[in-house]
Amino acid sequence: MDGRSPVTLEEVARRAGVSPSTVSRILNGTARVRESKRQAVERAIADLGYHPNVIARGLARGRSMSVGVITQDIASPFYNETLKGIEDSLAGPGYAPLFVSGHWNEAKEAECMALLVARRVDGVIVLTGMIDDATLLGYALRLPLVITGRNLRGPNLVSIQLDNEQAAFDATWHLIELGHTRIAHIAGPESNVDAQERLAGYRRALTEARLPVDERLIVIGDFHEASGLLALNQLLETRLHFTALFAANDQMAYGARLALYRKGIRVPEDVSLIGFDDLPSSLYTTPPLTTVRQSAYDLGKVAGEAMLQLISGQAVSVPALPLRVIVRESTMLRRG
Amino acid sequence: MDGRSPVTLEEVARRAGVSPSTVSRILNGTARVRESKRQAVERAIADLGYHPNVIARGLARGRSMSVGVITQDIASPFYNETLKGIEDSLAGPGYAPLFVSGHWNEAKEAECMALLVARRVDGVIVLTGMIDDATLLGYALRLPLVITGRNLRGPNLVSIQLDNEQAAFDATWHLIELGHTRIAHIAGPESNVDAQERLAGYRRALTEARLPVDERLIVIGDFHEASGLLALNQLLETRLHFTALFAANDQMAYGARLALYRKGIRVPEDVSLIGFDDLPSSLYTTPPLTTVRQSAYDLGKVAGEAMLQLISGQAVSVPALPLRVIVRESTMLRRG
DNA sequence: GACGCTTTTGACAGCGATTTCGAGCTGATG
DNA sequence: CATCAGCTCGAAATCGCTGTCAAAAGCGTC
Repeated sequence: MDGRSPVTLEEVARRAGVSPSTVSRILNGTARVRESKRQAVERAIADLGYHPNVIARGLARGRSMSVGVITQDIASPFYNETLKGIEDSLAGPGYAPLFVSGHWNEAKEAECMALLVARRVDGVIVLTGMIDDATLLGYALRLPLVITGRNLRGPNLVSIQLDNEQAAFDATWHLIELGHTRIAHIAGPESNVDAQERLAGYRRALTEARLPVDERLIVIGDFHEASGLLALNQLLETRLHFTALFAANDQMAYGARLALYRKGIRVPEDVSLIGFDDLPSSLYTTPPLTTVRQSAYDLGKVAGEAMLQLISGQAVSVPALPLRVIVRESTMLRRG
Repeated sequence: MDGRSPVTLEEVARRAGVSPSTVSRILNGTARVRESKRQAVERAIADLGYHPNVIARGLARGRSMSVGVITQDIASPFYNETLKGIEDSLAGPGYAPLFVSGHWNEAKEAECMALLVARRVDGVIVLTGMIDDATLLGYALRLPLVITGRNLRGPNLVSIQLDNEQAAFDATWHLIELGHTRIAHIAGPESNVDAQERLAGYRRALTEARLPVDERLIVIGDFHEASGLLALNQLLETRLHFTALFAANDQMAYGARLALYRKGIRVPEDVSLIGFDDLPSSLYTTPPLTTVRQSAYDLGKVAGEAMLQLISGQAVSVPALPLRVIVRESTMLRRG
């Protein structure tokens, strides 16, 4: 069944007694073929255990049937869900994703892009990259681009964005509704658009509730756990009073939660904690984390589908991605 | 700088006033070339912003410069570290990984394999697959294979394994040294080799310490958080006494930890908890989890390197992967 | 049975590289 | 000055498949 060296289309043709073109036509459904020949070819394919060479096909057609995905950290719990979504949506039509990580580094990201271009991917999905908009628009001239977390419009380019600002507003509002008035915020890197929007939402919620925004209660992290821990310690050192904390992502919330644990500050009794992302593991922290669900998986799925539409030249329609607060056990009514 | 349509080798040749062959030779360092021409070509490459077409090269050389990676779940926190390791080790020599997930499903895995073969990957790395050994050996006849978590030897195949049994022994022993005598175990699926070995190590430690092995203290999970939670509840229902718990992986330990939290059982004061894997987030659970570090990243790196050696026909040398207990705060001396 | 149309089919030219083969140069040797 | 070995470098075949084009085959009609 499994031949030693790869079977080629030509061998199939010979065995079926037809020309290579005919085999190709049958494989791709490009044209009508007499039923008898179709069967002969199909039998030959089965007998020989033939699998078309995707490389050769890619070369001939000028399409590689693969799309590049630039992620910041292939090992990040958030992006992995997204990658899975991308993989699933692409698999159907026979496309395969090529994942590369940019490591939050603009130069590295450019390298990745070059790598993908060299591999002649049919499109690139960029998950919140650091590349500047202009460069990105330049790339879009040459291949379809789908990008998340950025507000860009252009031909051959679709950007998928979530309403981070509103979601952050909702998260903060949830705390306010619970009676909290002194709410701290651990923000993401200032250069990050998502982080900016979340911070803005936090601010707006306080303002709309006529609560003062105390800048000293805003600490900046880098979206990793360690920075959440650090941020919380910084916050504690100021000796400012606060009864609730909104972290710009779950990973930083984890870090903050550990810092609180270390100090003997209870969650949620002493401090209510809310995160952002709803990572799978947030369901299993102690206590389970209240957070904003942004379905990373759906994000990937939508990105993949948009890419397919872009490639096939269809009009792209990006469905709205719901974003909502998932109340679990790390937040509670303010005491006293 | 960025031409509209891709620059080809031929255009470079024309611009540099040499033949395509020469350009190719310079690109690959295949043969000596007069210095003056080399410079002319290099300038032409720079001027045109030429990037070799990896697809075409793959066709011509019969190598695709990519290696397939079959993982069970692209979104699993453990495997992602591994994927990163693989990516890093492959990147140097210009290879790119192609990730596909088998979803713990043998049929799906076979499909993935077919996909990879069709894409003419130069080798496949299988991260603890479900495919049976015989099939695997069959594949190894056609392309280099690196597989983890299995004990197979063969030409064109290297299997990388960790001493799970010993590590599980060490983990259990750590608990015994702390004075625990009633130690429960949440095992992984019975069909999984890693799970079997860890269970064996647990048994051996108890036996060597002359402690009875109480089968009722062994509950089986599926390596996911939810099953850890379930397992612990089952354990609690038996009303059997235990002061320590060894979970076959960190994810199940997280689930168990939550179940304990729900029942008001403190970790580590009432029950010491130890996991296995040392996922990045284990550093941030409350309390930080004592666990067995198996560097998923290194595993990937080693797998990638072994693959490169296999491809280039070198003798493969697989360095030993250290596995050791990382003591953090979820285990403590047995009280009273 | 010839004629005009439509459907099938095969030959062949690419796609963008690599690689083999041998021609042209160079310099050294007799 | 002729001869030969050693370098460089170009022409052309090749990798496996697609897609165009025109020939061949099939079919209905008169």
